Parts: sequence; C-alpha cells; structure tokens
Amino acid sequence: MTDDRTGDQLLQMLSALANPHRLRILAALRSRESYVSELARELGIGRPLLHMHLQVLEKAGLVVGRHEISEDGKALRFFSVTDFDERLTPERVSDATKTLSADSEPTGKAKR
Amino acid sequence: MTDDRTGDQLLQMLSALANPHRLRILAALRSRESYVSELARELGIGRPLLHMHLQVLEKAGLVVGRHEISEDGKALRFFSVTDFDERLTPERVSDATKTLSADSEPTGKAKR
DNA sequence: ATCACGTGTCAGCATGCTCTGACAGGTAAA
DNA sequence: TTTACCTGTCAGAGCATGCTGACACGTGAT
Repeated sequence: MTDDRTGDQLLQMLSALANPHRLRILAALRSRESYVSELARELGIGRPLLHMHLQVLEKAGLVVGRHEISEDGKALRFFSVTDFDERLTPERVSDATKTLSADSEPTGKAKR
Repeated sequence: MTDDRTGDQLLQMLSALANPHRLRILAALRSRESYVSELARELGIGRPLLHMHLQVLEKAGLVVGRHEISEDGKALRFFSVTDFDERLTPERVSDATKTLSADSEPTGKAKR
C-alpha cells in the first residue's frame, strides 16, 4: 500500500530525494544505522553538511533520529530510515496538486 | 508494474517533480493536452518560464512534445504526459544508488 | 503593411540550495 | 590539563534554479 501525503508533503518528499547525497545517505542508513560522525566518515562528506542533509530527510519523514548513549558516555545521534512507500504516477501527481497550497504564483496574481 | 530507470534517471525524475509548477503542469496536461501558449494562460505563468519547465519534464521523460499544425496554419507545440510509474521505497532508493554516477564527491576525494 | 497569435532563445537579476571552516559545549581517558 | 571523541550552529562563498522582459522569426486575416 502506498502512503497518503498531501500535495505539500509529497513535494517536500520529492525535494528531499532529489539529491544524490541524500539518496546515498538513505542507502547507507538502510544497510546499518549509525550516528552522524561515523556516517560522515563513511560517505566522505563534511559533518556540517551531513547534518543539514539529515535535517532535510527528517523533516520529510524519510528518516528518524534518536539520542543514544555509547558505553563510554558519548551522546550519539542515531538515525534510521522509515519505511516510506510512495507511488509516482500521473494520477498520483494530479491528486497531489489538489492539496498544493500557496507556493507558485510567482508574483501575486500574474495575469499575463 | 514499476519503471526501471537507472539511479541517474531516477534522480532526474525526482528533480523534475520537485517543483510545484511542474506538478501543476502535469496535472493540467493530464486532463487535456494543449500547446505552450494556451497552457501558459491556463496556469497563469509566463511563456518562457513554462517553456523551460516543459523542457525539464521532457528530459526526465515525464512528458512528450510534438508539432502540430492548427487549422489556420499555426505551428503549435503540443505536449502530453507519459504514463510513468515509479515506486519510492527505501529498497528502491538503495538500488538506485548502485547506478548513481559521478555527482557527489564535493571536491575530489574528500578525506576528512 | 499591420495586427494577432504561435514558436523559440537570451541576458540578467533574484532567490535558494550546497558546502566549508570555525566556534562552542560535553564526556571519558591519559 | 590535555587529548580525543561526540554534538550542535553560524557566516559567508559558490553554484544551480527560477523568472521576466525583450528580441527574432513565421503565418493568416484585415
């Protein structure tokens, strides 16, 4: 079965997925959960950057983070992927546009 | 059945869909095909802008354009949506990353 | 010729997204 | 205390996108 997000939520999900780094992050977290610093090393990207990408993914509901304390007392931030399921078809897109809120309208009404 | 694009193609599709205007364009074309100028009026956006969005959608294979001659001799550019079908799940994303080409790697190897 | 309507493209501004280096704070072990 | 990890955030640079007005070209009707 497929999820039932609103147009805005779907758009947010698509925006989150439209980036190679974020796709790789999801793939990496799927094979095994891990915390920020470790993930950054594994993917070879900067920690601040990864941190930002994780926020985007989390806001889109594609990933969830939790706090965990390692044996030696470090406060680690673990992330794991949610099991999202969205089907992309012309029909789904049409449906989504019905619940698309204020977004386009370049500048006001735009009557050209 | 779901499509079988490579990671790069999926990424291109996601990027194309990650925009409210383009979602609306697809929805509009689904209810009825039309040509650029008419579509622009219907959606209330500029023609050059719509032209650009249509190019993005076409390159992603979500829409196809063809030339047609109206009764009064005008060369019209008609567009129609393809019936794409892509399922978004953690597994699909993992698969896609296997066929993701040169993209990330911020600057060279990036060993941090 | 001029008007009305269609096509496509370009320069340039504005906005948003990406990315890095630096800073601040915290715990545990040497 | 110093070292070595971890967490988070910010400013600023750089690059990609979005968007508009103007230009060029074509056809049929007035």
